[in-house]
Amino acid sequence: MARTGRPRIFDKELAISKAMVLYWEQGFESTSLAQLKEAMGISSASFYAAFGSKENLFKEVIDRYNTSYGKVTDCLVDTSIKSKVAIEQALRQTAKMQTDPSHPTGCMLVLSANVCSEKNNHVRDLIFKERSLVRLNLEECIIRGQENGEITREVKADVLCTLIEAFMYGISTQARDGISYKSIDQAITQIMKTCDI
Amino acid sequence: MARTGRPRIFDKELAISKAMVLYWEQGFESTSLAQLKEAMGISSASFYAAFGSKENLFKEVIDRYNTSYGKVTDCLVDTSIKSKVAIEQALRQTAKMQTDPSHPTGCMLVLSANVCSEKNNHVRDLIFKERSLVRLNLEECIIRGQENGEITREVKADVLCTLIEAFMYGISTQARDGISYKSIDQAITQIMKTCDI
DNA sequence: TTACTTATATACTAATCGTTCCATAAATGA
DNA sequence: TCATTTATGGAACGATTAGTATATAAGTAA
Repeated sequence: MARTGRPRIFDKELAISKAMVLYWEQGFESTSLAQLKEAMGISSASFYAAFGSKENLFKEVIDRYNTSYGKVTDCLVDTSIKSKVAIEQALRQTAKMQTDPSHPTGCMLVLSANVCSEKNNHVRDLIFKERSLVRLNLEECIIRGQENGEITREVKADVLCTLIEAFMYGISTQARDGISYKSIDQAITQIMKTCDI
Repeated sequence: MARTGRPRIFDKELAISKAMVLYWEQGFESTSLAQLKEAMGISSASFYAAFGSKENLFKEVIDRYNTSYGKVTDCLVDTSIKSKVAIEQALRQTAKMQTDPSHPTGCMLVLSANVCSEKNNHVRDLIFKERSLVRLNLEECIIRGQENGEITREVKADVLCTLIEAFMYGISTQARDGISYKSIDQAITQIMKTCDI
């Protein structure tokens, strides 16, 4: 049955998108309620009625990121494509997305809450958990590749995972520094060779 | 001649060290004056008399970092050692330093002001300039190596630089995530092979 | 119509932010 | 001794922080 009460006047999904851009650009702590409210075009009352708190909105933003821009690494869990192809695709899509000037550069999961004050350590941990998932997916993808003989067994999966993961995370800072997609893409070509050594 | 006036009661160098730990751990914006003052053991008046502002203290902290922990990449400009050795040393020393639990993990130049609110973009730019210097040193080191025949000429110096730099920056996030020095160190062994391909 | 539910606008809160002011303390120079 | 200089402790500054209170608007259900 239809819900009762006065209908919401603003578009909640659009508001989350606007909030995501701010959190992505400035980070969780450095983004103020005043900025969020202005970008979303709503008042304090509407904000808290719809989202509960600044932190809770951030959680909704993380979900939104994971199901939109963050999907660039989803190929890592796709067992229908070859592992090495999946890794290369994840890296190239990551580089492409993170250098796209139509939104904040870099990865929101790497940049938005890597450092914060003590009182928000639990928010930092939220992001940490998201990264752990990506790492897990990457490592399992590498293990599949080693079992199939696509990826060298000379190096332990854990080490290869650390290698690829560090490179992937580093792209965020490079994207912020203005390093071009082309340069990163060429670096990916080179780093993929380490899977064979 | 000796300076006049009441002598400073606290150790300025020690105070900068205490401030560095806070900025390193939490970032520039997330570190409050109250925290800084307490860690340094001084009052507002002493703080502003000695350092001028929160931002100016941050500049002094950057200098301190560059001449202490940040020296792990200084070998890149040492033309008396082979380029490839210098790069490997820079990476291993970086990994060792950034995972050392006796101080905040990761690199202060990567973590402390990568994202911030608009009003502090000039502070972010300070850190950006510091990173640019490291990148420049790395690229010139690679070029030397290619000229000497130590490093493959199959790949452009710019691309190899982007590859190594991304990996190096990514260590900061990994160190924050608790990835072990051992794992990163083994990854370095692997990534160094890309200099030969 | 009346009751109920939810969203809105506006005003407001206590706490914290970086910074400044002021009186006083402690040194040197004349 | 007395002026000058610099540092100190502590109170206070206006601005901003995240979040609430209150009254009203706008919908559905009976």
